[in-house]
Amino acid sequence: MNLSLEDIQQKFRDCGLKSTPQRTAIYQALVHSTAHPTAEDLFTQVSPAYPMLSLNTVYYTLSVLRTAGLVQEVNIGHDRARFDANLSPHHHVICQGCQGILDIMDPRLNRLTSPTGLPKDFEITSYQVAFRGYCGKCRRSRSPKTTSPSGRRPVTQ
Amino acid sequence: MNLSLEDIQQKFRDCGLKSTPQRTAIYQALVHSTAHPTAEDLFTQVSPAYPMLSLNTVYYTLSVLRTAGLVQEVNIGHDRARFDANLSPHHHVICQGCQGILDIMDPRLNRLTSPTGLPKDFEITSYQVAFRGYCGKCRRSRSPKTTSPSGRRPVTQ
DNA sequence: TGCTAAATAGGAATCATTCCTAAACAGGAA
DNA sequence: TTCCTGTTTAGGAATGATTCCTATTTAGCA
Repeated sequence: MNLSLEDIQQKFRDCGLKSTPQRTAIYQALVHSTAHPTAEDLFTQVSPAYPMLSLNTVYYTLSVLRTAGLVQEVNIGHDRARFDANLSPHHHVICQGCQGILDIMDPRLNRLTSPTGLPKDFEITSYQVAFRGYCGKCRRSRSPKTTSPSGRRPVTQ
Repeated sequence: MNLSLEDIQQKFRDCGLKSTPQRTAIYQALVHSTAHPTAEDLFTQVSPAYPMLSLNTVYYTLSVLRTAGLVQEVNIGHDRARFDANLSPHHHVICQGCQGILDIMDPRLNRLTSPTGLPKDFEITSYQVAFRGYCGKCRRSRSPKTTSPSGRRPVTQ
């Protein structure tokens, strides 16, 4: 995704958010990334241009943007939060070796029907599929013995 | 699921794990729960019977059981880890109000095919669907205005 | 019954995240 | 344009889940 500075400032205005240099830089870094960065990743990326930037500000900014609906938190593990400015319905593939995350836009995955066994009064508002496995790089760096252990359940069975 | 003490001790032996009273109690509590408890939940539940039990031991035990493949970590958010002794393929429904988790065993969800747009050398080993929404109780306790906002994307569209 | 490696308990350390607060600032009002 | 006010920022401290470290205890085998 490619957003100009003006686009970003317009988005902020639309959401009733003040547009500050730090906020703009943080959001821009997130929009231009496909790596689902952590707060600290964004801090590291934006810091050089804003040496006084505080990690606090990154956390605060992300919480504001999330509340405004401009970013979403991607909860891959319970360790640290990762963020995504891609708001179109999509799913994720997670490499269990390097913890990398890829977006999956397969439209078939957006047509799942309500599951059976759901309490009648439960209202589902969204869902996401998380695929796990190993990327090519991590597969190659693992011992050959473990590249295809019998214990793994293939995705198409 | 209902496992006798002997069943549990057999499972431990099969995995080459020593069977101690604490370990047995922790695993038993997890097996008998459908609430996907946190380490602290388990600690609270088992503590009365073992007043000397350390929260450390719960963490250590859970990591051992996870390595042995007897329990899995359910990563709902990045806040704290929740655990599940249900190892059959299943998916989850998460209430965004009370953070409750329900198991979904719908077999149709186990037949998803590999998504498009996946790098050719990525090997998927498993996947899980996480449905999010609000349980009946939380829906009723929310203001009527917000029970069905237009912004929500229905699961069957 | 003894031995030994694994398990336990307790305290301290770590680390992501949040809380608190004073100073700086964006954006509307005058 | 200038001023005002509520928001934003930065820095430090606090929180809380989890891990690390270590001495003691214990399960399971010889």
